[in-house]
Amino acid sequence: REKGYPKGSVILFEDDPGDAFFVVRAGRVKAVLIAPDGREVILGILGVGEHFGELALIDDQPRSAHVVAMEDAQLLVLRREDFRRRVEENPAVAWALLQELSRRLRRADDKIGALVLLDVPGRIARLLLDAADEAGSPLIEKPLTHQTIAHLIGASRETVSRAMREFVQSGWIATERRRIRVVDRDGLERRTQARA
Amino acid sequence: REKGYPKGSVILFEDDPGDAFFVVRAGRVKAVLIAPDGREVILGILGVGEHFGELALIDDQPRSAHVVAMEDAQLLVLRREDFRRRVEENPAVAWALLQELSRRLRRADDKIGALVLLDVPGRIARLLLDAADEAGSPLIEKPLTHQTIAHLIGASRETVSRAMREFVQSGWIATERRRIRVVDRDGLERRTQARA
DNA sequence: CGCCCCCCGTGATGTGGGTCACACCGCTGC
DNA sequence: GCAGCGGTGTGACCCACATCACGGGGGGCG
Repeated sequence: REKGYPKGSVILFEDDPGDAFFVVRAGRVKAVLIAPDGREVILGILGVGEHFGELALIDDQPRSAHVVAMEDAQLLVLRREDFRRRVEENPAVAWALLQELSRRLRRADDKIGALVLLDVPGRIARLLLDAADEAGSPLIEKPLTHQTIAHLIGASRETVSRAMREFVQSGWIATERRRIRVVDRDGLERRTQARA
Repeated sequence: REKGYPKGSVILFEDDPGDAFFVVRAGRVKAVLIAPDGREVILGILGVGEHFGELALIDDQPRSAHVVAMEDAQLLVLRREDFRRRVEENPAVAWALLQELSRRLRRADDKIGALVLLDVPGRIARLLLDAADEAGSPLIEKPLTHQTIAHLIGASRETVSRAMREFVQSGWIATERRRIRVVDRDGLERRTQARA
């Protein structure tokens, strides 16, 4: 019930029936939607301790997205019955699940708002602020390539590249070999308020 | 614990602390995000029997969106403690809640995918197909104005207007006084597959 | 050491769709 | 009846971004 997945491998496919639940033990994993022409959106990135695959077990619908290993990953796999038993036997587990789904729903709705109401630089600014908050420090450690950011916010790699240069020149962020440091929170925050 | 809200009134505000849970008894209600400049996105429309306001009660965070009455509405209001007791005493309620949140999460992720991967006509086509499915018939009864559709898919009223004209001319839909009829499902479905 | 991948920067060009500005229609209510 | 309002059609204009097409650099590995 513990399994390894090499970087780039697909852990599960959208539309497949699902009867397993996963917990990330090592590595990072992304949930993505892919268009017929190959363009992709990243719905979320999950790191150690986070889990996925509950939806299909809760509502018996097919999987809602692909999940792909972004790095070599180690996953704990629970079969449907084990999952269900766990939840039904233990109210605390159910409540924790409710909290987790709530969190994701908020994030998803936020993302929808950002996609519609903000321009690309605004969405990037918001993403950086969120990442800094999550890290608990202005220094963002996770490998966040321009390409990944682009997929997260629904933009092209090139546009992200140009926008980030602007941010650096404005003194809002600094990039230090593979990391991003948020220097001027206020600058970024202002950028998330107005269109243009 | 039952309250009436006239059309257009705001039932709850984003960022407010929340300690109530609502069930729609009559009318329709929309959850919206509003930008400082007034532009809005509709996250969802809730009709009779549907409920909202659980998020703030589950994770003790502020409300995630505004909720506004689209028509005169009658709502059943449950206080935090009642809600919590109900959930904790009855595992079936918790499970139902999990299912509901799952459904919403899928919808939200879908919407994100549509916003990024589809052009405006594609998003409209998908919306119409969903509405027809939900209605269980090709005839969509709910009042769906162009403006509402625009807010639902993140587009402008004018663009929606033009796209719908195309659909009618292509023979995919027919509009009969305040209703929309899906005539050619396949046509619409093809439109949701490819960009442009 | 040299090769190959990834990642990143940047110009040129095209276009989907937002915005502005009107005109028209069918209600509802005085 | 007409006023007013909410919904709709449509043209003109413009701009944020996608796309295409490069060149350049670093770092892992044979």
